[in-house]
Amino acid sequence: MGKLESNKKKKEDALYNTAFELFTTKGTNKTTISDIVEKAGVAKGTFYLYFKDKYDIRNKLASSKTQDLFFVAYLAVRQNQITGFPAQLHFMIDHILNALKNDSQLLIFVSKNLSWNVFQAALEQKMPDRDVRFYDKYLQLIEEGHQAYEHPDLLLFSVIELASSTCYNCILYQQPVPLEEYMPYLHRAIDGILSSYKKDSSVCSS
Amino acid sequence: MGKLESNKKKKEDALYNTAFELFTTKGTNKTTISDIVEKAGVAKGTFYLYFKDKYDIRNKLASSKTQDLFFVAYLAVRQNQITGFPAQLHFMIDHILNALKNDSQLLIFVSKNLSWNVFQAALEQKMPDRDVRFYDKYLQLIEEGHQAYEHPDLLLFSVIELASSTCYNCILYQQPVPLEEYMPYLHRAIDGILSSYKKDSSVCSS
Amino acid sequence: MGKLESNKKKKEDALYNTAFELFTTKGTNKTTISDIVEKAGVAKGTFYLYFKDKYDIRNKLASSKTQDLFFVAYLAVRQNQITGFPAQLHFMIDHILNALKNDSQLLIFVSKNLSWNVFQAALEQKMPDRDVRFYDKYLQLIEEGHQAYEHPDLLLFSVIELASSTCYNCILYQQPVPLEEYMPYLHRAIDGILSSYKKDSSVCSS
Amino acid sequence: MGKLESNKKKKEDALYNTAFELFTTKGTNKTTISDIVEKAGVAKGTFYLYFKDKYDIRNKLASSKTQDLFFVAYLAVRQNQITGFPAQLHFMIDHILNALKNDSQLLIFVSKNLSWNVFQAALEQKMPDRDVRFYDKYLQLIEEGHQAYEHPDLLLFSVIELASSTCYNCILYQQPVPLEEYMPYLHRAIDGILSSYKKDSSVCSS
DNA sequence: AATGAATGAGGTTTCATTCAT
DNA sequence: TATGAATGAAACCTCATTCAT
Repeated sequence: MGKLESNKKKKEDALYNTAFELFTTKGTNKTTISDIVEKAGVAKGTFYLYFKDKYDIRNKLASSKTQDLFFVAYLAVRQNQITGFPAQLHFMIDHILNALKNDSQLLIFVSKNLSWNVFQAALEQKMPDRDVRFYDKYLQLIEEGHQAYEHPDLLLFSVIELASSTCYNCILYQQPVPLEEYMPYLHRAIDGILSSYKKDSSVCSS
Repeated sequence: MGKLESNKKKKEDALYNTAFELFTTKGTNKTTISDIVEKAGVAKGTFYLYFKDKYDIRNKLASSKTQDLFFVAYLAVRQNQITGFPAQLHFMIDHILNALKNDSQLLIFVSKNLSWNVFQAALEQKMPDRDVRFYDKYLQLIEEGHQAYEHPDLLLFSVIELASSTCYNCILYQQPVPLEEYMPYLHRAIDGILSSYKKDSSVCSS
Repeated sequence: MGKLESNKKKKEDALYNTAFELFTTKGTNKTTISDIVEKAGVAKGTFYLYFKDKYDIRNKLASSKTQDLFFVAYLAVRQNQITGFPAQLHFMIDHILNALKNDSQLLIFVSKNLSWNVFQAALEQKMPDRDVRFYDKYLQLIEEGHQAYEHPDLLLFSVIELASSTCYNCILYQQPVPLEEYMPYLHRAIDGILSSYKKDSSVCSS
Repeated sequence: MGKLESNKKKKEDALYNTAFELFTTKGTNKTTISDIVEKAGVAKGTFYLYFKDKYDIRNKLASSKTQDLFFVAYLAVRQNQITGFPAQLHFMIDHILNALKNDSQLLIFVSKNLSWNVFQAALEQKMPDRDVRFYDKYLQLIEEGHQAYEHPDLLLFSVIELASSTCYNCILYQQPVPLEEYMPYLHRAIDGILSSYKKDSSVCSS
């Protein structure tokens, strides 16, 4: 990578990092583009070389932060050699929720900005610097198991959405209960969803 | 009520109604005070006679819309002569979700703006025009039953939050499943929460 | 007129006058809205209470300045008791060209901005503060004469356009000849146009 | 011409062509240098190797387009073996107006940008690729005739300016009349101008 | 209580120009 | 020559808020 190119990357990264910090600190509404560029140490025009407007960088950040959460969870599954798709899914959920529990700014940012569109983009785009799509890895996990599922995309979304929306209050406000107390109920619900997405394999019951 | 006083009320109501319509239509962010007063047909200065700023009317609206939902649900319980607190609670949840299902603008508005603070205010303030507090009615329902509960406030919040957050996607995106399919799971979860808030009455287990 | 209303009018007028001065001095392109409001001594926002953007005030000015030229010429016809439509038209042309000759800034401004659309608007709108339409007065002049003309609107436009476009260089650059030398040729051309618009009145001559 | 040199020429030409297209399509004001270089497929910096700014290329284009019009008209005079200076001049005018009639974008561009300065430059500079000056050819035509004229430069300008300014509306708006109807009047006016520039050769009247 | 013209800080966005590569 | 990322001044425009009426 040439000097010029790496310098370019550095500017873009500075914008990403600064924007994320300000969005989580002051909120997206109260963060101005002037704030971002000033703190990032680049000129105002530079912002517009990389992003259309504030919401563009916001969406890209939400998407990338979501990707990160998922990919790191996936790597943990592999590193801990968890086997069997349901167990792997439960493990990833725990992993993600744990990460969010320890970073409530991230939780707020991701929750408030995770619309269905952004979420889909996050799963189906190639991860920057990694050349892998989380979604491919996820399908691979299912294939490695013995059980087939319908609509693996919807299955995944349902589980994640259920988990994140119910845990938002548990983590931030300890309401209705602290996260720890809620977890067992969550995992039971996840099992329920998993069953409902199972493909009728030959013989047996649902 | 004098003519002048009713005229005053009319202005305030016009502001409330118009603001709600614009907030749900264009979003709170993109709605300006100019938009509101213009559409409401009052002068700009008038807005500031009733509200501090945009977020003031937003919060008051969220609170009042939430109150309405709850109070109407409560009235329905009485009209249908439902007996027994758990049954009454389930009935109210169904009633509220049904209302939200048929008014997704309201769902979005209430969900995006229902912070814990606003929620509390909604329950503990006197309802305009009615001179009743929903929360008193709610406590009364519990007392009429035979079972005592700890933290009736948290119990209520937990149930509502669980319901609204999980149903947000069901209603708006039919994800992970349409509302109808999700309802049985929801009601089972509510039963679980109810149990966990039961006060140790004499005999039984925790 | 109330104090408030007259004050309002004063601001708008200040904007008009300042804008005209800057447009004619620096050119429309190089005049910014900041320039205008600063020189006019009003706040930036005030500009947008009265005008959409720079081109809005430019068009309104071009239109109003054109109206003025025409109306003053018309008044001169009446004051000098000129009779007969052709003579009246020639007189007005002379009057207008004379005015432009002595105010080349106005000549430049009007010429560069007098598009067909703006021109039409100028003639058919009521004059501010006067409650008269120049165009009505013009039609009245024709009716008072004995000769009918087809398309009096086009007739008027043709004459004016011919005069202003050919005289632009005469006045500004003395090219191809100074205005004085050109005037006889111009009046001859105007007579030609007049003939070509005459309505065939029963019998007679061309 | 070397490959490198021809490549250089290609860039400059691309800039010229693109700029002309954009100027006539969107107007000079709304065309940015970014627009030009992007559409021309060259880098931004490259623009500044050839032109000082937007108005530089605008003027050069106006000049060169004017040159083209005149030179092509001159060639047509030669090809059609028109003899006698007045006839040659009328022929060239017709030729130019005809060209403009069929390319109203060009008409607008040339009219709006043909200031006296640019015009002079157009006539007195060597034509690119041709190594001839139109103005020399024009003087040659006069010399070949029997009649001498004062200020042949002003004569030429006067005729052209008269023609282009009066015909602008005829062509673009068919106002006051379509070009065809106006042409006879124009040619009579040109004859008048010609007379007024004649040098007193011995005997006759002015 | 009601008005709405005026404000002007503060945001967004553009774009001509430079300069290291 | 050619590039195009970076710049930042300078334009545009919005809108919450005030205040004289």
